[in-house]
Amino acid sequence: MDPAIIKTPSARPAQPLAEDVTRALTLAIHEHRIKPGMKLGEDELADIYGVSRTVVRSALHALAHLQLVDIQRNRGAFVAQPTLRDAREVFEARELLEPRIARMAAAKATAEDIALLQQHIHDEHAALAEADHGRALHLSGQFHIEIARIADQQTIAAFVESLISRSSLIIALYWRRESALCEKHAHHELVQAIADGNGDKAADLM
Amino acid sequence: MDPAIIKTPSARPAQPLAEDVTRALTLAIHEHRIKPGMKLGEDELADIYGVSRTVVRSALHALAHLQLVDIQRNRGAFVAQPTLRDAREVFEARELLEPRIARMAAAKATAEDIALLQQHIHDEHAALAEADHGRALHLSGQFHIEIARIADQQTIAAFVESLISRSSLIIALYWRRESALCEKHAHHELVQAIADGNGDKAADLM
DNA sequence: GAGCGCAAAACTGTATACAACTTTTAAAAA
DNA sequence: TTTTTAAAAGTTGTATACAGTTTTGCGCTC
Repeated sequence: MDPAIIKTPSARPAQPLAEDVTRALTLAIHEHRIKPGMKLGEDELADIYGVSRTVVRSALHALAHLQLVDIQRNRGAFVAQPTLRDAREVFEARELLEPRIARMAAAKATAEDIALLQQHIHDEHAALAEADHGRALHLSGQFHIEIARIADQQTIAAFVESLISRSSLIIALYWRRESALCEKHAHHELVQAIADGNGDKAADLM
Repeated sequence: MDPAIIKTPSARPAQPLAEDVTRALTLAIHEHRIKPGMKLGEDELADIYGVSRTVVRSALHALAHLQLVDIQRNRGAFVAQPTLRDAREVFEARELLEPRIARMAAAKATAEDIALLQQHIHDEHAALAEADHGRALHLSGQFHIEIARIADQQTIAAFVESLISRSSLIIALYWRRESALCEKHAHHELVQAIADGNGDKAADLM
């Protein structure tokens, strides 16, 4: 595997902690730089990130808990391949949770929150303009996670984050058209509804 | 710490795998044998279970993902102490998810499923009769998890399982009365509604 | 007696070493 | 040529060793 594909440029020069490896791998999966089903060998990753297998194992187990990778005993870790049934379940769960979250976000959003969301949309457009679909997809997911954070419901927000992560894999596996993302204006309208404190509309748009 | 408190009698004599330690610790927490805030030292647990710190660390990280323990960098692992706010969020989320799950379970339950649920209730009563409140609480939780499994929605079921786990900690921390469990007849009525395929009533009872 | 400071003990985070299992490869038999 | 089998190469699971941080305990000062 080409190291550059999954090696996120690190801000800190030294001390790549275990959590950093987890983040780098998560990002690589979200942006579809490593694809579902791909083998994630421990030695290989250890070499790439310049750490020992210990921290790689820790990172892989963390991703397994998020169901981003599938660990098979004595066989290793593979990027997860959600089944069609998994896909249905994930989007069903999102339909259940996200409108509720959007309504709460509309009730609590501050001016800074709105600005942050608009920044997210802007970044997403920029990524799309550069044809960086992986990054655009990641940002689109982050947009939804940010809304959950604004809603200030950590428990449900954690669930939503997990669902968004898996959605990224599902899109990689099953989506055909390029425009797999939420339509741009949908995000815009949603931010507007949240800014207006219009919970009903926000929930509806979700 | 007294080893007997957290050492679940293992069926297999040898080979205590990493997952076994995770299960034993989870059970000990669910049954309130180890209390919120208690320090879980790696060396101590390694000695008790007769394994190396490696597998203990793996187990503790797994529990951290379920939010059953809180790992603080360079300080160690402690049984989680959910805040009052966490408690509210957990029960709010359960109110959102469990009725939905109950309705699905009512639509899909087979005769064996019903029998299994009734067995659970029976075991729970037996534990209560022996004044084994810890075990009764654990079984009560398992009852809810079993319903999620019957509903055949793995994704939401996993969320429910996580919420039930945390509920156990919340009850340990904030409950005063002894009868922290669902009323017995409530579980009975719920099983009856599921057996009848009465989704509305099942959702309502939840 | 209370509070501060420093050194030692204890514990966690990471790396390395070894054991067990899986896969590959190649040779032998059908 | 195909199938079977066995050995070896490679990978994961677990244990041990070492480094860095936190906590503890004791002596000193005020």
